[in-house]
Amino acid sequence: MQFQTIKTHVVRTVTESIAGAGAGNKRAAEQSCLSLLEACDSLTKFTQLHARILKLGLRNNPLVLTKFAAVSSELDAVDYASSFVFCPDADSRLYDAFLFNTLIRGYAQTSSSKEKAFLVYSAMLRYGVLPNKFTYPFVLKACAGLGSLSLGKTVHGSAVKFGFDDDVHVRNTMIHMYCCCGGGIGDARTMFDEMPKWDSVSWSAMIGGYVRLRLSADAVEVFRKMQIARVRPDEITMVSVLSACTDLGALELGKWVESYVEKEGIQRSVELCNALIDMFAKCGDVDKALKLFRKMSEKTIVSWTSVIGGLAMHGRGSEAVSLFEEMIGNGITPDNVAFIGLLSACSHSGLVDKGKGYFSSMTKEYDIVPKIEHYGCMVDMLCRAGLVKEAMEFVQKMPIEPNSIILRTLVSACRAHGELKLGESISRSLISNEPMHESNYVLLSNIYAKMSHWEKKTKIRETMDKKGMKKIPGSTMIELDNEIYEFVAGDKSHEQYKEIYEMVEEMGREIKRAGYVPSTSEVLLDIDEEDKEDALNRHSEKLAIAFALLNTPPGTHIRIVKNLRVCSDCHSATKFISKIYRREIVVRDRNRFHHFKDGLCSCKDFW
DNA sequence: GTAGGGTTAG
Repeated sequence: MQFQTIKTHVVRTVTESIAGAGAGNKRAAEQSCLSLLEACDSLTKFTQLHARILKLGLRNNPLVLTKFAAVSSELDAVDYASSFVFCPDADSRLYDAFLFNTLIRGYAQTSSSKEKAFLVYSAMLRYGVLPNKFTYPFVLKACAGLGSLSLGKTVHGSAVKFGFDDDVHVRNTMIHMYCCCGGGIGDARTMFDEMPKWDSVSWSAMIGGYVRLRLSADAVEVFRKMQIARVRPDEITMVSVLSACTDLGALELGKWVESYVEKEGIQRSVELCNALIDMFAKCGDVDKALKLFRKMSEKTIVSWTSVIGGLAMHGRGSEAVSLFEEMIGNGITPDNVAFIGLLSACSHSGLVDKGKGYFSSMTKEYDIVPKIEHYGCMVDMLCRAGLVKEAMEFVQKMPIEPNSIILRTLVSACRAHGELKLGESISRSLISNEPMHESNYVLLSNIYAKMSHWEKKTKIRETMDKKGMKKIPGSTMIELDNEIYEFVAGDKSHEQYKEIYEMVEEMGREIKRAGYVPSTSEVLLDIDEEDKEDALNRHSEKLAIAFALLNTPPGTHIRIVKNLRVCSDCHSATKFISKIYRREIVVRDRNRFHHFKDGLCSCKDFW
């Protein structure tokens, strides 16, 4: 029946019932009201009608309310429904598990009111309504979203009490919940290990959990166990495995995943293709990512954003910009993430004017309020271009407080462009705000090095020691014959270490002859110049490159992944190495890619 | 009548 027809029918029936007809008529009226409410397609329509129905003295029906909330899944609708469901004159005899589940699901799906899912869950228990097997996945999802381990444990206990912890859906959601709560990964693993049997969802939940915490090597290990257990992975499992490859920079493993998907006939969902694009781009083969992107028949904003961000990381800013324009031409409205990719493309390629234009179009044309990350991109862009003063002014005019990432960007730029006094003062305030953040000290120390204030520099080292601060160890990974090797500075754990150090020595001699000068002022330790050079030579990047030179045939490209930003000394040394040893060297650092070839780097020394 | 795991930035 059409909405209007029902409406006419209801008004007539209701009028008759009000005119004093019997109880049968009233029930018929109520029935019609339900149909009418169910036919509503907006919250406004729904609330207006509902108010009218209540005014006519008809019974409030919580079920209809919750059904509407479930269909619309808007927070307002869920709030509206629960306010009437729990109003004092509501007929609580109509409450059942389905009704509560619907409300809990409604709240669990919202981004801002997940805690209300618990209020409804507690109300459910208070009214003496028993939860059923559908209740826990909803409640646990809300726990996962809130990330509260203690809450999660309480709900876990409750599920055990009512005997639903044996249900495979409940257990899998429980693993997912523990993975999402800070400090819960151990509980997740214990539960996972103790499960009597696993399906692909259990494995995916565990793998995804490790990936979320960036414990990617663990994720890969669990995936290998999954294969030994002979559980067939599906496209969702493979998305997580690909994320792990992306994080590790493991191109070979990523390629293997692609062929595995092909061989096993796993469905290439849009999400899987997006994950493949991201993996290829971030593992160094952005052309392959582009090719895959072009072949996709259905693209989402994530596909576009992944490939735009990928090009940005490789310093191919103008291509990223044209893809952004193409995306708009295809009728896709950019979101705030797409703008981050675009702005970082402009930043990494020195497209300052373009970047400024896009930044203002965000608000003017697309009605997106810039977030701190967008401001961060702008500051980064100005700093890379050497416009330190303009960057300072920009920060002062920003409507939000700059975060420490932005301030650190400013300090680096101050150091690079000789604004040492300014850099020192920003750096000092950073240290007083975040006294345990190592990089704040490193920045200040580098500024003092540039000012030749050696005593002050030494003092910083002492302060750090006194505070017992741990340095985040820089590490470099390299993939060789399906194995991933990791190096830290001064690493001697590798069986080839003697040859590696000899190779590093040799590399040093060769590149010095070609004009390389070690930048010893980067070294934080208070040691003499010769030892500083030695310290630079032990950097993990250089060890990994030496390892690659030793173990790969001449001419092979070398791909390495560094967990932090590449240091300026290694950057300069790698340029020389690429020329002398005739190798293309692709370095992925924390922020972007550097393609070294013939003594030059694709970042054009913007970094 | 209601259920579980996934992709983009910084």
